[in-house]
Amino acid sequence: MTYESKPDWDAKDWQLLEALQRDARLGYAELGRKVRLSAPAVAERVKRLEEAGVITGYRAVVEPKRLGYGIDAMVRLRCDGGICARIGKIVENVPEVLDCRRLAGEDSALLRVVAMSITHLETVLDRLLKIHPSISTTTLIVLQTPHANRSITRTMWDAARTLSQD
Amino acid sequence: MTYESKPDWDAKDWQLLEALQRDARLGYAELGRKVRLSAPAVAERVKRLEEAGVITGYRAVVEPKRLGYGIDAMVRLRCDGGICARIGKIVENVPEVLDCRRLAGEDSALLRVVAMSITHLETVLDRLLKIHPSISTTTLIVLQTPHANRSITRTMWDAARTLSQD
DNA sequence: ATTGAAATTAGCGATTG
DNA sequence: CAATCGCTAATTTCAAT
Repeated sequence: MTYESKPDWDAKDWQLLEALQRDARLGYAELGRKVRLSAPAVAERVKRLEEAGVITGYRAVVEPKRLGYGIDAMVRLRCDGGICARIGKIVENVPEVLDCRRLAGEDSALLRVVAMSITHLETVLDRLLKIHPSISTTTLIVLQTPHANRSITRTMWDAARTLSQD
Repeated sequence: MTYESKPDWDAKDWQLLEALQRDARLGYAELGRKVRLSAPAVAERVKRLEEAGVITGYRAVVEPKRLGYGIDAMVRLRCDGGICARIGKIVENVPEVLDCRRLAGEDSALLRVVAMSITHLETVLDRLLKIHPSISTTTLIVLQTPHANRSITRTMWDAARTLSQD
């Protein structure tokens, strides 16, 4: 959580960022073509984005349904403070939990869970409930996902900037 | 939504899938080294995973906080059926909505929203509410994200398979 | 297995503060 | 003058046929 010295990204940095959010496997040469920069210059900029923690990694996007995970659910979870604080570590042992966020408010955490069937989902929920007696859950079945992990863009950033008036 | 003919992925396919979920920028040669396969063989397997819809893309993972988006929130949204059905298209015009899932149950949808400040979050919520009078929201502030987009792994798949007994 | 392209390193030149 | 940035060139590695 330390401050970086370079909070300003120019138009080409944003172009690279957007291109890599769209397709993380683009090579430096091709990126350079899009952005009108040589491959080494692109590599340099991308490295700076990585080192500044703006880009934290590159991931293949996998469709769970195609692997047999027909169920996608969001699980609202309530529990006592002591357990809450450890929920991140605890759910590491439950691989069907793909996301885990701790929340302010009534719900302590919100999980995204995938399962191969309702029966499977049931066993995952049982496993979560058995972690501690203070835990209770509310399960919301995802019917469809119109948007997942949309890109952060420069135009979006600009609009927010002008909103904040500075 | 059509069925593919090849529901069986072997150990090497899984290794490739896991490697690419960890680092989508690995080249075929390096993947081949990890998996003990030639580069062309790797390329073919990856292409098959893509064509089967198991891998749907490759994305750079961006940390919104590093771009000034200090607020991360989950927004539960309720609305009438007619609007609900269109919610995916509607929130396309609200770039701060990074995820949008339609749900079964009381809440019609669950959004993930990023914002640069509480004021900014307020304007985003106002924008959502102005879409239609029937819309109401509940906003949950994310305090931390212990896990985001965890990988789907072969050991996880195996365990689920044995659970389902077939 | 071969051929063309891409990544990487190093060194140089231009621009800026 | 120092620092930053991007380019070319040359070697090695990779991708694709």
